[in-house]
Amino acid sequence: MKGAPLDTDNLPEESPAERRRQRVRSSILDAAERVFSKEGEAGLSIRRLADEIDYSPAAIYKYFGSKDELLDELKESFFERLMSTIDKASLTALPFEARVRQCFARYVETAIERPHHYAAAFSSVPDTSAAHLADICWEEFETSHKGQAFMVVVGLVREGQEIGVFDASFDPFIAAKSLWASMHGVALLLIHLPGFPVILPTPDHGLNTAAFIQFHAGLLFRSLCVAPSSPEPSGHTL
Amino acid sequence: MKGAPLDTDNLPEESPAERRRQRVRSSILDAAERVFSKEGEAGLSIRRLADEIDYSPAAIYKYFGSKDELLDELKESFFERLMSTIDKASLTALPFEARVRQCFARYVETAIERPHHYAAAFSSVPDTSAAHLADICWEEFETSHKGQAFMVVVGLVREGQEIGVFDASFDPFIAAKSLWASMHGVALLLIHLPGFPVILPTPDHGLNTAAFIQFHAGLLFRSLCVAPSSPEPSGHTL
DNA sequence: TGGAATTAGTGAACGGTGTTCACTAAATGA
DNA sequence: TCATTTAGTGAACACCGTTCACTAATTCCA
Repeated sequence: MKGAPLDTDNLPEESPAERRRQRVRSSILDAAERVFSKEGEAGLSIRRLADEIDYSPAAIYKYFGSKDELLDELKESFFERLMSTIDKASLTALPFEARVRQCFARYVETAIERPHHYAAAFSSVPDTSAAHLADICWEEFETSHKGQAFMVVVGLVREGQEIGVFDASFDPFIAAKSLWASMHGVALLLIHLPGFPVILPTPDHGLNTAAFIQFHAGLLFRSLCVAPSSPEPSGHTL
Repeated sequence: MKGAPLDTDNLPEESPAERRRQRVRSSILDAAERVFSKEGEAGLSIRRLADEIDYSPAAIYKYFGSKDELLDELKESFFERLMSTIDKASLTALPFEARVRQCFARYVETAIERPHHYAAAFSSVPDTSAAHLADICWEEFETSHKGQAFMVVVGLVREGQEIGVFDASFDPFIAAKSLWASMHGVALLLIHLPGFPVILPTPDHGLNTAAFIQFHAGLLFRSLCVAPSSPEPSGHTL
């Protein structure tokens, strides 16, 4: 299929036709990104997308097999950004604890920056019927962006154990899963319950979002330490 | 409106007509619950519901203002169960740490028992445009089931501080929010990523779901302690 | 350059969705 | 018994994702 010049594998200038095709494709994705960022899946319809780029609805199906396929691409590119964010944060020259906090904060901040993307990426509920324990293999997960981000966390746990601040008896993979779950929970609660860090009986109990993220990061860090460094994981009196 | 006998406020035997009405209403809710539990929002359509109870689609609108209203009722009654679950767990006669673990485990277990309900209850993404910091007040939250469950957690933190096992310098409300976020994250990751506790590079690193929940609960408990009781928060070597 | 073959793009349709509304028929209240 | 309220309906509206025969433009090759 398409036995064109098979040497140029992914060059930007393939052919005028191909470039035009990519331009239209991008314009679809751009429009989709624009709408989805603002209104989420509810506001994103093929017809509206077609309207926005002045094509007929059917045209979109020459570029994407289905709406889901298009959406997957949006989510995927978001997760790539999320991954690189946490990856970069883990490579800074900061001292260990600050680096961990940075990773945590960047992850959550990036997630709530595009709430629809993050929420949609964890929205499908697989049916619990069949025995699908085996159908998710490690290789598959490891190569995904989620998997890469997860490995960054594993690396941080290992590093903490090597320098003696984290308890060495934790399995770094299992500990990383706990950390990830915690980050995930904070991100989603911030997304779905606006004012979650603020909502408290007396106003002075409230924290702003950034402060709450830091508080939670401190708690998480503390939970892995051999002995809690300082009893106050920052900012819990403001 | 409806100036009927205004003394009998909520008695089960109101009138034959009223009872018939409630029966039909329940049959709608039952069918909805049945379908929703199995297939979630995707499988639940007004027309299918009408089909299932042998009425016309329009009939349902004599009982519920909209599909969302119907769905809200499903979610609400689920959250009532979830609330009572955690409430009961917090009132057992177990020693403190076991009680905390029990609350945590029951919450997550109940959540993943009905994954569609739990996930749907946290699915709306409010638009981040306006300044709606003030539109969520504490009273409103406190009287909701979420709020009640939250207060149980606050109570546990306070108890831990009073008996001296939790660091007293934590604000119990903020700490409870962190705990809640963590529980939430574990529940949702278990829902959306089947095999999440298992997925690891070598098979012997994996935990089953219950074991992972316990591990995470241990970590959380540890994070609030004045000093980590024991370096192994249970089951992390399996 | 001319003709064949591929491709981009379209309009109309299909089956689905939530919701409304004028309408009938039955139950209720006086 | 008769007026009034109510339960329930069928048809329609405006959307949705998707398909398909079709045209028009482009590309390829002789």
